[in-house]
Amino acid sequence: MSGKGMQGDAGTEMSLELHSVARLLRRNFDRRARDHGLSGSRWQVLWYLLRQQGQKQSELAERLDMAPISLARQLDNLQREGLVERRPDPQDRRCFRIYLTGQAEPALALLGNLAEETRSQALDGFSPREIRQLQMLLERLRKNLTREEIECD
Amino acid sequence: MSGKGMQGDAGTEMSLELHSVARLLRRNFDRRARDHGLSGSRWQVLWYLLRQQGQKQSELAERLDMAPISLARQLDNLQREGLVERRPDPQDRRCFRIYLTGQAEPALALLGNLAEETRSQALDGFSPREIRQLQMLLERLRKNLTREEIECD
DNA sequence: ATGAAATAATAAGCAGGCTTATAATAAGTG
DNA sequence: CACTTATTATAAGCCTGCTTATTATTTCAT
Repeated sequence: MSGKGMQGDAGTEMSLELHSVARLLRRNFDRRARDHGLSGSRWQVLWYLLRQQGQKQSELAERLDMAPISLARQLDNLQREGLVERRPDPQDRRCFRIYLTGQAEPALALLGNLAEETRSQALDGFSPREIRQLQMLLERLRKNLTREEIECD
Repeated sequence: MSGKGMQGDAGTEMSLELHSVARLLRRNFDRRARDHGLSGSRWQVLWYLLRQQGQKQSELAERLDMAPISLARQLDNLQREGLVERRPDPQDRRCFRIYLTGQAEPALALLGNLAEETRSQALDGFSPREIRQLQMLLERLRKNLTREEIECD
């Protein structure tokens, strides 16, 4: 085996590279954030909430490409620290609507700055056009993979 | 905050997207491999070993962008399953050299096929040129992040 | 209305990554 | 040679994600 072909190999390289870069990004950011007592996963949740509050947990989980249970545990922590709150939905007693609290603001500001540092490090030498290019390629990847998840195989 | 600027936001989007895609890729592959009793992290280790055997654990860990201890645990499992072996280095009694065993071959062949499936799904509609483009962008990201890790801040 | 199927959130338990700390060995220095 | 420092692998313990059940509620069909 392993002599499968050139295109396959290019794809494999790309997958591994992507994985590796994702881990490096996370690690870089985590290192910065740890000194302030906040981790990368919290950051991601807060960031998405900032853009749209009042979502159900299941909606938010889907946006984050995350299993609902994984999000639930994150929210437990964030809630315990007073950064978010679960408000019961008057229409549907099964679900909660998630909101940021006032306490979250300074944390968000701080995290925004830290993320900026990581980003500028990672994207050093990239033109805005290249960033957009990368983003578009990634979006297409994501669509392909998401489609697969829904329609099954 | 959050009104920081357009470039920063583009970078943030890109980071989140990258993270999300990496997770989707892993999940997709894991689902395929689980039925055969092998997981994605094992696959990655075996793949790198295939390209160069006889490395020290620390060398291999660095190639994988992985903490040495994390690799050690993976190797424990792989060794227990008879897919790799640790041979003591005659020059340096502290370290082991890692080799694939004959038993690993069918597993590698199988995993190669599964990975091919995930790849073709993910890269559906991508031209070879676009794949190369993506790979190059990712490589530059990785270099930026790795440089940072070594030279520190 | 009432029972069956779907949906929201959660619990339990596992996998894989990381940090920090330790033991053994090498390597460098007086 | 003796001592300090660096390196290799590992152990302990945490964080976060996932799969697979469970419980409460809603929705749908009868």
